[in-house]
Amino acid sequence: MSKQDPYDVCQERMVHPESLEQVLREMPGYRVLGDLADLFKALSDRTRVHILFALSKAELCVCDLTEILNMSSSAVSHQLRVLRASKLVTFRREGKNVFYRLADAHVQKLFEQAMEHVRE
Amino acid sequence: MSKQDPYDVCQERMVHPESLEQVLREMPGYRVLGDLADLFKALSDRTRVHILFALSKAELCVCDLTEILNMSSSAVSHQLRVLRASKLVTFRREGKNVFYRLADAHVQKLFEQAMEHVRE
DNA sequence: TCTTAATATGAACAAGTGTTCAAATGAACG
DNA sequence: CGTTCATTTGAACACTTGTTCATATTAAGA
Repeated sequence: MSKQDPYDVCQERMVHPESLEQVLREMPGYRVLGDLADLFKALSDRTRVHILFALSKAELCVCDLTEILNMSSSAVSHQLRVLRASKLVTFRREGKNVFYRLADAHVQKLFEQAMEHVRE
Repeated sequence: MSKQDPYDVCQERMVHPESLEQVLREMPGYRVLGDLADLFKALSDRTRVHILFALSKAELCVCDLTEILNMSSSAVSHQLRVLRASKLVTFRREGKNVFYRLADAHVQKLFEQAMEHVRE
């Protein structure tokens, strides 16, 4: 009988048809899933994680970050660009310096959850 | 005088020396930062976000996922491998089927925080 | 044991990413 | 203005990543 069913690509799916419907009904759209992946992608590099951790402690200029990270200002700037694009950081100019800080508190909570997962 | 200072690569750093020290003192180690980045990297793909969202609603076998995602079982399996490696999902075998589910509740909370950031 | 279904794995390739180097802004100051 | 310093940007390159295709596994039935 499962042979006649239009959903018979996989036998096992027949075991939870109601589950599948619920999953599909409550699934965010393609766009939202992509936005989420892009957010995580911005967080998926050690250098950027390092930068965000530093900024979670204090507002810092690029040259402060170059010393903390021990990297070229060019490399740091490229990564800050990524973080800016994901709205994870904001900045203000003060003379020749540009000071960066976390955009909002969500980022910090995100890190706390991630930390809890890493510890185990 | 800042010219004689050993920390004079950047003038501005002198403005918050105490901040810098605090940042460096409270910074997690290289290993932890890498682990965090790796965790986010596992979440940084739309297909994997899609899978995790589905699994957050119900325990599902690979063939269920192939239909939800409309992808080949090979592609799905490759991504599940990544999620397994990051301990984001666990699985149990039942006959010919392998059922996957979220490894713990942290993942769900992580997504909630991420969702809040995406909405703005 | 032979077949079939579900899942996993390996190789290969295109597409994407992070760093470096060189060059370009932008702002202060003589 | 011209110089200097902090930061940004663009091009180039090595390296990584996600998919596809073909080939294993693994389990259930005949």
